[in-house]
Amino acid sequence: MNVPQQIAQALQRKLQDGHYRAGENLPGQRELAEAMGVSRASLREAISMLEALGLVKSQPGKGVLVTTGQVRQHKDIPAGPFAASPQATFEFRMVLEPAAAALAARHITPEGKALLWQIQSTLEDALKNQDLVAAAEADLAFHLQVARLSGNALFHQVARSLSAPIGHSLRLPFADHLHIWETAHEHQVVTDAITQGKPEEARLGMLNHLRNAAARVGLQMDSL
Amino acid sequence: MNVPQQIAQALQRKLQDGHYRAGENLPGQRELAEAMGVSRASLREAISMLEALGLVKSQPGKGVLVTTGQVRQHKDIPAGPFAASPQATFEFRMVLEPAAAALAARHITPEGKALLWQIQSTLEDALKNQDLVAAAEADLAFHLQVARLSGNALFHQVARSLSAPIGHSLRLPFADHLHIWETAHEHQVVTDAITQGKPEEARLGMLNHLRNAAARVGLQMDSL
DNA sequence: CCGGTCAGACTGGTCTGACCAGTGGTATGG
DNA sequence: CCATACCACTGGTCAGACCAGTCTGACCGG
Repeated sequence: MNVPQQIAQALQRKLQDGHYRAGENLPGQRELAEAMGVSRASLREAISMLEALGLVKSQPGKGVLVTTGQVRQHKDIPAGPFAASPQATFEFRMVLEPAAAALAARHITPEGKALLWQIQSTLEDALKNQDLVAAAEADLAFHLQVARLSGNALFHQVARSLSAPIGHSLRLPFADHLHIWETAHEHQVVTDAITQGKPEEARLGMLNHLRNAAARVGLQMDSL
Repeated sequence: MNVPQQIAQALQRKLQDGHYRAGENLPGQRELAEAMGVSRASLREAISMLEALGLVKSQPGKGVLVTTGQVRQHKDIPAGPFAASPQATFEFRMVLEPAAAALAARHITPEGKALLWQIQSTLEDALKNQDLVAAAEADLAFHLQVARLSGNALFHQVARSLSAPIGHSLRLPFADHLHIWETAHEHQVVTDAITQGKPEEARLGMLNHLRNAAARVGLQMDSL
């Protein structure tokens, strides 16, 4: 293999390892070339390739900027004053979670079923004991688990980063003693659909659950 | 713009014009460099970029072969996203972005229309000039702008955090000069739907675009 | 003490000229 | 007629030079 290609691969590996991180600069070309035991011309060819692929960006007089290399670690979405509105949160969840539920139903495993059932029983126990904090936790765990069972890391990742605002919007509905069992029933519908491998039912069940959950905190969500 | 990038563009134009055809060799590097008025080092950087994009293949002792442009698997320089597979990325985008487009169509403003049109014209200019890097940037900008115009900060935030893998999946399809205009046409459809306030058309247009974009990088996405 | 200025040490960008290692055509000798 | 040696190509790589921006820090005047 050509020297520039080898260098390009080596650099990609370092980008992947996090050895060089997005936003940082690579070492100077002269220094880097010497460190890797190649001429600057070859190093430059390697950098040109990486630039054509959009991994780095060369800036005259400044350096070679690492533009990417991995999914940016997005900070958790804040639940404080700058939080997204409950409206926006539900709007977003009503897009994401029904799809995740449908995906989960497509390739559910025995292990996945067990996890869902376990969460469901935890939720029901909490409700029986009037333990609203534990119930809210189980509710959140359910949504995270569905995202995880989608089999797509991105759903899980985004759901995790949303857990703060989700948790916030979860606590309120449980305050209403009249409806605390509705959540469990709706979860049950989704869990059944997923464990029985019925994507469309899972999608609709989750959509319905989110719509109702929004209603329980006083939000009327338009159909999307 | 850098000399190697200019040269790379000029060569791409000649490739598209049929000035150099698949299966043929480019003129010798020394001859070509002199003909284009640059040093061989710069010419070589340009060729490295084209090779990273899969347009040509350098063969020591023989010459620089013009490839068909249809070859998808670049094993030499794996350009694959690092964290999420292309499959997962498109799966996720096909959930998120059609919804964002529909939302954007619901409350589009004159400013929003202007932004979308501007991005569209930037993309078309880039394609006319064979500036694939600029085209990929405009493509990314389009998707980010649609997420922003959804009016829901969460869509925008998540789209931004995905820009790295999205950017990856954008760059390669542009290497295929047979299909570069398809992207612009599909964007046009979505832009029209959004600016005319037609949510359902916007959703379908975006879904169609993503499905085609996936196909252009060799992925067949099941309907979700 | 503060603020502007200028020199110098960086950065990447480009070019030149050289040499190496394969490839392929061609002329030469058997 | 064929095999071989040669040579003119090809791309691959390197070292070194110079240019043009950018940033930093020392310096000087207010």
